Amino acid sequence: MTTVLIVDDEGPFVRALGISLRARGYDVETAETGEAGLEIAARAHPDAVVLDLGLPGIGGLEVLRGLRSWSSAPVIVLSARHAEATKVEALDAGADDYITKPFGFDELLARLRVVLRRATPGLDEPVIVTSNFTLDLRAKRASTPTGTEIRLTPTEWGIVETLVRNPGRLVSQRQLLQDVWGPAYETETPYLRVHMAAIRRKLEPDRARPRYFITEAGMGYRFQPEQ
Amino acid sequence: MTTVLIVDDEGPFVRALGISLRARGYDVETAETGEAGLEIAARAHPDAVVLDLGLPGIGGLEVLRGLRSWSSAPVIVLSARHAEATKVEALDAGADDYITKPFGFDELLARLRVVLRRATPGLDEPVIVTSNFTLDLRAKRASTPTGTEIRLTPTEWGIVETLVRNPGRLVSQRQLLQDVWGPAYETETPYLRVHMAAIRRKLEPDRARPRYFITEAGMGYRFQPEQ
DNA sequence: GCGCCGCGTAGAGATTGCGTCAAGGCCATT
DNA sequence: AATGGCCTTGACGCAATCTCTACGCGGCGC
Repeated sequence: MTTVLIVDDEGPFVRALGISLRARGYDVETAETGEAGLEIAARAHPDAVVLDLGLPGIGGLEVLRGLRSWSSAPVIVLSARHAEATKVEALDAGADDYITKPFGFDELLARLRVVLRRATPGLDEPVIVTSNFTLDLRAKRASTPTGTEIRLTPTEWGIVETLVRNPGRLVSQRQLLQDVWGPAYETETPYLRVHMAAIRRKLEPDRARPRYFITEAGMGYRFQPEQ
Repeated sequence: MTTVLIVDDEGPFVRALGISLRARGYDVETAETGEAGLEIAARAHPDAVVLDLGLPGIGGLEVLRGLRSWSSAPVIVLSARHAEATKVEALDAGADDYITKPFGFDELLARLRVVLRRATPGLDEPVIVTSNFTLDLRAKRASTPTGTEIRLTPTEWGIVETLVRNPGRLVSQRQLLQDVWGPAYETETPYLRVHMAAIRRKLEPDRARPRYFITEAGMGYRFQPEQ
């Protein structure tokens, strides 16, 4: 399920957009101030954010920067301001798109699809095959080579996905905790240890000698594709 | 070097944009028809494409679809048409952005930076290759030329990274200690000696005669790239 | 030639980090 | 109200890593 966070202080607009998104199968969270937006983002880790630049209190740009300090989720900025310098500033601050009001919902939805398909790499090739298991990221299905299903819990999927989306690369414990649990859990390394053990029990042929999910002591974990 | 392909039939515009891009360090290829665009894309493998929708001959959308059949390079579509349905069509056909004319160069350049940073993350993280080892800083991975993995501990990575990020330059012991251990450890030069020995054991062909990690007595260490 | 200084090496001990297990709590489902 | 799945949390043993010390070597100045 894809979660979209809308941060905007115009109630009617937010409600209308929310309905549109939900009708298309997205999960929607909303916030009417920048502070609330950052808070909800930290709790719900949305897959994309629609952010109004003209917010009361802390401005849209601050929200964008706050978000970018830990999240790489795509952000679409909405604004009534047409000035080129403003656009460039927002885009360089980490926004993925900048749409000026007024605009059509269909365009916004299309642009949302664009940033979502770019932000989740490996979605075009979402099946990972090793000689011990097969992962279908899109279907969220794991199975043995013979086809028997392996059940992974939501947390285990979260960890496996971020590791598998960075094949061969080291993923720091910090990033794993941020991706799966949210920025407030950066230091909860014990969680990671427990769940890594569970993942290995299910996916490694010999959990004492991991072959796919490698520990790098003091740094993080690495998914090692076959060959 | 980042290569941008411009497909547009308005000569003066193409020339002006080309100059702007080259001035910013991009490599630029241009094509005035869709057919030529596809041909050049296949030959040059651009990192991004700026594509005019209103082309003579085969249309911009065809070019986009042709491109997407084999390439995932980001495409920014330019068009005079404001109709929402046209935008949605292009975006769903694989475009990463859709800009309506007239527009400012600064905005186009900013949007180009956006799609490039999404499409090629970590473009700036270098890979260091010598005839004795390979270092991939982004993946935090060291290996022999034959592909065997070399394991470096967190401290060793810290030292190697600061040395390798200053190729050929002397890095003082003080700076190394500060970077890796923190400012309170400025005087703990014995640590450095011990860990440099470990690094050489793993990365130098003959640790008695260091070739890559050179000691400058009384001053510091230097990473000597090959050649 | 002699002594000093800085460096490389080795190894023991301390520390940190990791894997494992099991108990307890929360939530949804029945 | 009871069950089962899942996540959190703490305790423990083990492995990896770092710290710290001792020693030997070589260059340099005297």
